[in-house]
Amino acid sequence: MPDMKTGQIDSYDPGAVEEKWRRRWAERRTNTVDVSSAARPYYNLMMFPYPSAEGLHVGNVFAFVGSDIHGRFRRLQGWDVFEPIGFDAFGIHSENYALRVNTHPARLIPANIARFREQLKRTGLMFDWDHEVQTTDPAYYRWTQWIFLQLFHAGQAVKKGAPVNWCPECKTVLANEQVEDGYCERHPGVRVHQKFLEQWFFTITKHAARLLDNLKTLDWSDSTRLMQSNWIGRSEGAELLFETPSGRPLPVYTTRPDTVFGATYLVLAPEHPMADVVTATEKRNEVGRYRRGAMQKDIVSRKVGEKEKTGVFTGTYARNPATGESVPIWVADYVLMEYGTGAIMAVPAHDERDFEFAEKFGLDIRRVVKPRASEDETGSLPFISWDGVLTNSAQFDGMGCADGVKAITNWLEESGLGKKEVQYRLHDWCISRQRYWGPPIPIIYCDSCGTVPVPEEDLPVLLPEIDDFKPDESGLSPLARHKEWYEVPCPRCGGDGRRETDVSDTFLDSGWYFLRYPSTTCDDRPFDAEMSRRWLPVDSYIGGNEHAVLHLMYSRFITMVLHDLGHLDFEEPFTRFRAHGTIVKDGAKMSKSRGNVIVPDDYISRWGADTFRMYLMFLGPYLEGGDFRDEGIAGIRRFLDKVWSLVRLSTPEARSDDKSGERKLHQTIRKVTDDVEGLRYNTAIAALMEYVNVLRGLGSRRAESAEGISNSLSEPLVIMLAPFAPHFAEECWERLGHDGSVYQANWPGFDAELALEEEIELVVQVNGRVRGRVKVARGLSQAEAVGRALAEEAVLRFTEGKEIQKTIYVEDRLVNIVV
RNA sequence: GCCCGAGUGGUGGAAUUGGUAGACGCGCGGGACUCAAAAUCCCGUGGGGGCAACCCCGUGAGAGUUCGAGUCUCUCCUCGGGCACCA
Repeated sequence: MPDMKTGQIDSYDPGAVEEKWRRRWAERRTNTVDVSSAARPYYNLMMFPYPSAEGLHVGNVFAFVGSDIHGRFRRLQGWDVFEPIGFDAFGIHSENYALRVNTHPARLIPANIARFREQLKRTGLMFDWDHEVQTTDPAYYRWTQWIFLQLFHAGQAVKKGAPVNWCPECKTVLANEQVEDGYCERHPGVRVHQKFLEQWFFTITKHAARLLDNLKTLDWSDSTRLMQSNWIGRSEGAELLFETPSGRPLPVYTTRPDTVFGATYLVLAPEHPMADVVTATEKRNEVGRYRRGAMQKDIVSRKVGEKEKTGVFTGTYARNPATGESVPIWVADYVLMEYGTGAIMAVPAHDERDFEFAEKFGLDIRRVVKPRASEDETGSLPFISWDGVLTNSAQFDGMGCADGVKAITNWLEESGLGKKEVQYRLHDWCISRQRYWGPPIPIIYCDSCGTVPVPEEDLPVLLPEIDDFKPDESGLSPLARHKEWYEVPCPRCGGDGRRETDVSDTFLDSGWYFLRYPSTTCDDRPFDAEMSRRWLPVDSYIGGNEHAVLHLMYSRFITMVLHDLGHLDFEEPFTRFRAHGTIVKDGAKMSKSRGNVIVPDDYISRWGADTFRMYLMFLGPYLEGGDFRDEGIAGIRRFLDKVWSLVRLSTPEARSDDKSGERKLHQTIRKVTDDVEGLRYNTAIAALMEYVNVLRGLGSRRAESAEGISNSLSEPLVIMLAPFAPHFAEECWERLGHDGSVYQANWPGFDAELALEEEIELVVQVNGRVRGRVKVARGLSQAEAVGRALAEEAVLRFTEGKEIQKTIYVEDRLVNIVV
């Protein structure tokens, strides 16, 4: 249709529309919320990105857009939505890249961030750039260091010597989480070694029970909660005491105290401090050699590779607390020092690992559980089951396993040889990194005062700009090569002091950024009490499940500690969390090494951000993701073109005596509202398409009679489209005669009455097979419905001459006649 | 090995949670418009049979429960994710 004034064909031009609205949003500050006065605050958080040199790929865009749609939806529902963004630019990723291209990270990061910012803005995300956070900014990491100090003062940041994972390629300590099957996650094929170093740990294990229990109260994706729960790894059992010749009893942890009568030997981890003590003199050399060997092994050979059991007899015996018998004490590396007490009672008849070990070394195997059904005690060993009956267990014979656990634990407890015990797999969080690109840990060592925290008023401890930031074999941070930096007076006595030269883990940076966003203008405290009360905890948090364990666990932990210390009045940071799906390409995750990374820029240039946003959302369920193909993108563009022409056809005066448009409108509002609420964006878009198809049917009829589409039908459409295609919706809104932003409008409400169909199609089945359909009024009685059904010729063919056994009626849906 | 999740047309995916399988889109076939093409619009599109009205088959495989199963139960296969010598 030619434009009245210019005579031009006025078709939808995404480039022009998007540029116009980006400019308007900036001028009118449309995306900014007044954080100190918002009446209905809603904190819509998206995991902030690490600004890689490659820029955003379509998987990132998919994730961001889904979160943005949620924020825009809430805003249209009348919330004051705060949607901040920032950059997580400290850490090993950035540093490794800097090393590779041989440029200082401080010079690389700004360019990367600039590129990300540009990409994010072009995508039409509703971010409030006034509250941007960068973890590498001293004004930010000052408070990261402050958090370390709070934990230190509370006794929750402790330094201890510990076996740590050492990657010979990264030349630094890795968190357990950065180790995959014994290999470095960043260097596939490089085996991680154990190294003993003094490291700073946060005592997250003290909070294991609470971190687990609170999970029940959180509205989180089930998959994420399950992974957290598995990671914490609670198990119930008992700690039992075995007396040793050294005079000291040896505690072991077991989940099967019911099998203690079958414990025929004992095993200590090679690192176990009692190993030396219990070893017989003549075995000293042999045991010492074995222990040293085991401790030096890399993780692959010890934990993953050769499952062949090895071990050595200490030459001494312990006393089984149940039988009173002497059982040999062994040292073997299949027992891990980190879990339980680092020592186990071995029950070879009922544990696979113990069985294998006993077979190899000729140790006693004694059955103490038999299958419930059979009387005889045959059947292959090891027999691993909770559904058995105790045997060879003195007065406990005949008891079921679960009862046995309680009875035997109580019995041993009476003689002081056992007690109920709960264990967690969670390990303390090692935050030390022997690296350069992170916030220095704010500690000074002094010969006379010991470990002295940097006074809060001296924060931040600035990371010095050094050129030789490459890590070396020393096991020390590059900062340890810079005397001029680490030599400082002791804050306590003024004598010679030496700074801690390790920096902290990136997960500490990202463990509290959401607390900072509302308070970015405060420079004298990490977060303002009033702002935190108004905005936190986070109402909606969306991110990838790759952070299901680490980032989310650490953020919860830090929040919990800050709460306990009185800095926050809530202990869980994220009320609702949803893990978005992943966009894959040809069935594989996008990654540079696979060479299947798709970047959004060309798509956005060619089709516009709105079309691309909608296309990504239409590709598959947001919470599940999908395979990226670009075949269907034109379909979305066609859809927007149709909306564009409907808007042109719209007029305030149009007659609306045809109920079908209104009915479809209210059905659509209901469906779209539900779907957007549940983050089912693909089906929400499909519903909008259906609605548009109906309106077009009306439109073509009315165009002939020179009538238009009523604004009352097209305005709700534009509003519902606004979260998905924001620039486009703004433009349409303006063309519908509105001055302000579409975001000043309200999300349409639906009227159940108006959505009801007058006539419904009743499905008629005979013996469960569809044989016909009848149009009927709503709310028929069963008798009426059956009557109508039996009047159908198609139905009669199958019922004639047969006796009707019964009929089933689902109101307004179907009738089933059973013959 | 253990714990989750998923297998539906040529294709991406729908299906009110036990009630019309294949919504919506892509692709494909046919038609309209055009000198022609593109764009756009209309019709069709799970497989098989029949001139047709219709009929049979069909949601990874096999069994079961039910008037009725993509949906619930059991066994198995394949793929994806998490954990893994955790006692």
